[in-house]
Amino acid sequence: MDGVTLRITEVEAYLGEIDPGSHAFRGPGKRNAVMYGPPGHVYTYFTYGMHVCANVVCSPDGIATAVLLRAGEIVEGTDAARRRRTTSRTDTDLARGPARLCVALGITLADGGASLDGPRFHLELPASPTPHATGPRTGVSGAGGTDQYPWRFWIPGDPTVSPYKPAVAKKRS
DNA sequence: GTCGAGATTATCT
DNA sequence: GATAATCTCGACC
Repeated sequence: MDGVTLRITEVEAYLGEIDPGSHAFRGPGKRNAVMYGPPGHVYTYFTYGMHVCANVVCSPDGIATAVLLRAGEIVEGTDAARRRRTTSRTDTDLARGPARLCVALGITLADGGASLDGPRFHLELPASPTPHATGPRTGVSGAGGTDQYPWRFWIPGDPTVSPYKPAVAKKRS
């Protein structure tokens, strides 16, 4: 991915079939097939007609759980990231938000199913546990999705963590 | 600085 | 045909 290195600062958990906010809640489909696959792979999906989001599959084959990468900080390769994210003025804006994160890293639907241990992606875990906070999920419009489960994890005080409101009133024209 | 509404398409019912 | 795990832009304070 053009040598871009990202430090993940915010994630969100999705527990597949028991999670009303998950794409896998209603069962396997073409879109979420990767989530049912082996762990350590990238699950990408297209949403709102214009945005791509990335998850990391973390359950064994046959179980659909994943972690949505919500925000991160570009620590290397800001050049390439900024080129892709022309609307961002600051470095902290480059990966502040799920869709932005994907654009900054150059992740597209074509990357769905890719391994995190392959040539395209490489996941590195910190040597020691990272201090983090937990809270309700944001932006999920599924039934009771926002305040039912504290499945959002982020690094307190980090400038790249999503500042968005807990729930947006969904409307359509 | 905060607040509100529109954009746009893959996937599912 | 309806929905969606969001972002950006414009208006206002």
